[in-house]
Amino acid sequence: MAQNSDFLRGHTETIILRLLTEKDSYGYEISKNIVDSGQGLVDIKDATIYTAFRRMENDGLLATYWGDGVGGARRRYYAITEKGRRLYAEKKEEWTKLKSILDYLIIGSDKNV
Amino acid sequence: MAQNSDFLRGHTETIILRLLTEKDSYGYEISKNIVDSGQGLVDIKDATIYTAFRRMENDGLLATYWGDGVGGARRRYYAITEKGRRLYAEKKEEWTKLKSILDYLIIGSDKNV
DNA sequence: TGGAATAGATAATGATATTATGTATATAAA
DNA sequence: TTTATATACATAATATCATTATCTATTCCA
Repeated sequence: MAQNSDFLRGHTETIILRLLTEKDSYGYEISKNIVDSGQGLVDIKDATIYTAFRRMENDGLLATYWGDGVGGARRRYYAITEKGRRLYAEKKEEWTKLKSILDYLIIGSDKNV
Repeated sequence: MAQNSDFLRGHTETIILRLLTEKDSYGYEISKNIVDSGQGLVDIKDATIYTAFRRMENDGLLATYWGDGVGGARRRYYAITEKGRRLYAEKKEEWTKLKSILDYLIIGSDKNV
């Protein structure tokens, strides 16, 4: 198992949503994007992205359309929906709150972060 | 299902370890402790604590002994081991790193945290 | 022609948090 | 004395979601 798989739980969708707020994208690109930003600590697998996509599409967070396959196989593009944007805003809020609580619970009283 | 169960994934053990670095404790107390600090956002269930205890004891992170049951049933106390302390130190480090990466991935370029 | 990079898909597996339920003790209220 | 409540531990069953392992397909380049 990858090192920090559990830490990503519940954040995967939020991260995908955020990337899609900037522009429509497709699985492979998003996967690379995350790994590149992850500095070796965060490493979401392709398969995880695709299963997340399907889940999120079923939930109405994403809309999809086929694009062209420039330099490779066909691309399935994903766009964030209004519902997706609202959820992203909520999750973003939640993260900032949760972060301070976890800071307290994990680091403790000596807040020399 | 509870709201933020996924956010806690991978942090539960770290939180328990941290509380045990301060003093030996038992399931019920730890459970209450976490919920009280959780501000309604973090809510680790009793059963989660107990299953984590057993896992961590098997991993040699905790040692256990029976205490007295003052005002209730008997208490099983847990103490953190050296191995547990080392793991806690690692996890604490990991959290601070992960936090900044997730900040970038979730909040994005507009770092108005 | 064959390998590498790109791109998508899914079944099976695994880890862990939750739900549901059960046991047991002590104290205070009725 | 019965009952409710708080304390305390335990575990089987379930759910969720990330990973592993595979598979298919296309394009470019050597």
